[in-house]
Amino acid sequence: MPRPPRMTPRRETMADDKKLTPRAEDFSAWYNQLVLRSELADHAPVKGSMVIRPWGYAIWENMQRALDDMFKATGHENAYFPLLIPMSFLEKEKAHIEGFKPELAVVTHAGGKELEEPLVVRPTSETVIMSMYAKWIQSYRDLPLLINQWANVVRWELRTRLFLRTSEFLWQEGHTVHATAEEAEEHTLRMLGVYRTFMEEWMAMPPVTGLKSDAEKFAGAVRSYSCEAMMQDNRALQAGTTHFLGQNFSKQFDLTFQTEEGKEEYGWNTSWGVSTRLVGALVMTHGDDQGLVLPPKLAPTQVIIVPILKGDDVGPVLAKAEALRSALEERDVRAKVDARDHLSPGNKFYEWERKGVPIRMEVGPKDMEKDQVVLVKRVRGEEEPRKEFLPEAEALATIPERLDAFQAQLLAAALARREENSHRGVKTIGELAEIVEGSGGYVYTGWSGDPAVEERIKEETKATLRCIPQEEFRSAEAPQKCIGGEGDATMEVVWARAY
RNA sequence: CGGGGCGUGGCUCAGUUCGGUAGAGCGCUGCGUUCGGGACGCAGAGGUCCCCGGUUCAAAUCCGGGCGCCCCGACCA
Repeated sequence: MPRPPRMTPRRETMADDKKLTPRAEDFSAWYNQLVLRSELADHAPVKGSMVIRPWGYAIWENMQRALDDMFKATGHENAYFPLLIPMSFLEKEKAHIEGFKPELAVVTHAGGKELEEPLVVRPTSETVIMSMYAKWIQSYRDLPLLINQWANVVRWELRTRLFLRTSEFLWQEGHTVHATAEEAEEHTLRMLGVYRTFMEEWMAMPPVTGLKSDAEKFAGAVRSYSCEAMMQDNRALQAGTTHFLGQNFSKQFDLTFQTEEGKEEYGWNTSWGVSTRLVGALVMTHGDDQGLVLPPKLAPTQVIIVPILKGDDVGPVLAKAEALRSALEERDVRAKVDARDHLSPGNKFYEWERKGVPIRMEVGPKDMEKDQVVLVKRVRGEEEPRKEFLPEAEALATIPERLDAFQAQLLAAALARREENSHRGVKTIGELAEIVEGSGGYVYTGWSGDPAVEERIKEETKATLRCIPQEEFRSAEAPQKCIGGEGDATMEVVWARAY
């Protein structure tokens, strides 16, 4: 038996063991170090795959819970479809297989023998799900069919980054069938709205939503829509997509139903997904040079209580810390006491700041004498005091609203940043290139719809057409001319360099 | 797959030019003093120097071959 190849773990350069590389110096190094040092994730033995560590997974679980509730509230049920899909299934939809072929992992051997037909490790599940739906749906009375699944998928990537692009990732994929095109398209937009709401209200990350160009749409879709979030380096991150699939898959899998009028028709499909990439988006939206910054609604721990243990009798302080924790728990605040006795308070402060906990509460002997506690917010404005000394009762009573305020503060900051880095009314490719190569950000221009212009801009500036924004994001004054220089603009579009 | 760089305690790296007892900082373990922003002292653990072969009295260091990883480019939730 051959020895397995030795796999050297990858490492990141850290000049100072204690500090992260500042964002301004090297954003990408900052990101990598933060993810590792905050214990969100680690590199796994197989290139491009990752381990999501407890702290990162707890964030994902909070995301899952919120999203799952929203899916249920819009009428969906969860189910589970298998990991392995016959190769022939993917090949049925021509654009689909063309799009995914380069990144498929294929199982060719099993049970000690070569398989008659190779099995694909799902890169997405449209095909296998449609094949099953075809069995289950007979009549318009069976529609709409609204199912979601939480699963892992594999897409063999050449260049990988923790959370942002790994060969295997966790996601949810919703797959629905509707009786009419209108209803399916409406549903596609409804789910786009659900994603947007989740990103704004839970992640404090305000995306620009819109329609994908044909060049950028999902392989097999008629139309794709996306949420484009702006990261702190002013690059765009596609954070969620929803697809109107038309009857493309239904036709290949013979998914038909009898209409009210008694005619046979192909079902109209949608699919939509968000992945653990959202954790990376969260990092790059709110993180600072100290580490992660978590919106309270997604923070596994919202308040970390650090007891100041000095002298011989630490019992009363620990008891007080525990009492505070349980008082917070009664107010539905996720609080935790860091009672470790081998670390100094300073060490704990840095650690929890690195992990992004929104509020720290300190309590020591001096506070107990005065019946007070110390509160420290993870991010504060220049005007705000570093530490707040508050009567215990007041601190406890106001923490829920402080968490809400912190959540709102993050959203406002992210929104302000997005707007500051949105450039409207840009008229030439030269101007676009200058912005993209300089500060970056979103560039709004007119477009004729000519794919040659899109291709040219991608070649020359590395910026891609992120989306044709939904109405509320469009400029007050609609652009008249196409950025390509020839022809009138038929729409306004957003360009940016993207992840 | 092209172009660059790198493989040495858990982590970051020095040592390689010019061969001669494997090192530092951080982390880890034990004891003590500490603890309100990364504490200190003492004692300790931890290494087939990526692998295989060659040269040599002697190889982390020189030579040959392999493997792996990182960064930049071509595909992408």
